[in-house]
Amino acid sequence: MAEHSGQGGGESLLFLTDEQLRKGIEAMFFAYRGFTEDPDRILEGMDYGRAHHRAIHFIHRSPGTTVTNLLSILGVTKQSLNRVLRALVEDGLVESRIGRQDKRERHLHLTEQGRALERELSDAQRARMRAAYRAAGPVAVQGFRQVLEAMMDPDLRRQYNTLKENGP
Amino acid sequence: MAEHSGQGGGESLLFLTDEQLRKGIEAMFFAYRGFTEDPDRILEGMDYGRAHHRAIHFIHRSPGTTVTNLLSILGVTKQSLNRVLRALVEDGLVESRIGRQDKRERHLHLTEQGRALERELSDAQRARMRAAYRAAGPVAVQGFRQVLEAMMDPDLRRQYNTLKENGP
DNA sequence: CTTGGAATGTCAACAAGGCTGACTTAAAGT
DNA sequence: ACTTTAAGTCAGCCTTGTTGACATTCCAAG
Repeated sequence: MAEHSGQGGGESLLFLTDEQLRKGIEAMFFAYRGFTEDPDRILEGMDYGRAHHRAIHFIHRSPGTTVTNLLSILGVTKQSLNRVLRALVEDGLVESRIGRQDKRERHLHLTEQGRALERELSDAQRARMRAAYRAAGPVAVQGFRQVLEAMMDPDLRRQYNTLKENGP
Repeated sequence: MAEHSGQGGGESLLFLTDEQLRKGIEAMFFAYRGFTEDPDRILEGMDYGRAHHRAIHFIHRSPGTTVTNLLSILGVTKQSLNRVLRALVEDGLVESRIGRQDKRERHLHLTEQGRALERELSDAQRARMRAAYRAAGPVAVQGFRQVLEAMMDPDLRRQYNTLKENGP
C-alpha cells in the first residue's frame, strides 16, 4: 500500500481523491445527456423512444438474436421489451422469425426499413462520438474505454465483451 | 487533413473507424448501467428514485442554489423538479429558504438528514468510480474525462465547468 | 408417452418521472 | 402603474419500467 511515503502515496494517487471522483461522476452525468440527445431528437415525433432505439441497435448488432438474449442484454422485463418489439414488428421495422431448431424461440432481424432507421440513429450518435474521439485523441480514447469497462458490472462486462467479439 | 497519405491517414486514424465508435457507444451504455446501479439499489424501498438522487447531489454540490439554477443543471421542467423537491422538503431532507436579497428566490440546502443520505449515495457511487479509476490508472482517467467532456453539449459543458470551479 | 420446465406472448394494473398547458402569487425592475 | 421573473400548483398525458397471473408451444427427461 505505502508506495514511497509522502502524503498521498509516492506514485501520486491524487487521481483517486474524492474531488476527482466527483468530477468523474458529474462528467458521466452530463456526457450521457449528450450521448442520448441526438437519437432522442430523431425519435421524438415518431412513435418511438429510447427503448426502441436500444432494441434496434442490438438487433442490428446481433441479427437473429432471440428475445431472451435481448432481454439479458437490455436488462428489462420481457413485458417491457415485448411492448417495444410488438410496435416495431407491427410497423415493419423488425421481423420475428420462428426458430427452425427450437420453434419456441423467435429470431429477430431488421427489415430494410428497420435498417434505414438504425442507420439514421447510429449515424447521428456516431457523429458525436467521432467528434469527441477526434478532439480527445487516440490515447484519451483508450483510457476512456478502459475506465468504462472497469465501471461495468461483471455480468454486463461479459455481455459487452461477447458483443465485441462477433463483429458484424 | 491528409497527414501523410497511406490508407487511413498517416498518423493512424484507426481509432475513428465505425467499429471503434460502436464499441464506445456500447461501452457508454453498459457503463452507465453500472454507474447508476448502486444508488438505485439504495433508493429502492425508500420512496425515492434517481431523480431525487440527482437533486440531492447538486444541492449538496452547490448549497444555496436556487430552483431555477437547479432546473438548468438537471434539464427538466419545473413541474418535474417540483414534485421531487416537495417530497424532499416534506421529508426534511432539503430546506428551502426564501432569498434575503431577492425574496422570490428559494435557496436550497440539505438538512443533516439530507446530508446523511447524500453521503450514503455518493459513498456507494464513488466506491465504484474509485475501483474503476484504480484499475485503469491515472493516464486512462485523464483520457476518460477528456472524451466525456468532448461528448457534452456546449451548454452542458459550460454547466459542468462552472460546477468544477466552485469546489465545495 | 407423459410430464416438467423453458421460451414466448399477453392481459391487467401500477409507479416513476418525464412532458405540456393554464393559472396564481409575490417580488423586482422599469 | 405595468411588465417580467421566480416559484409553485393543478390537471392530464406519455414512455418505460415494474409485478402478477396465465396460455401456448415445445424440448427433453423419465
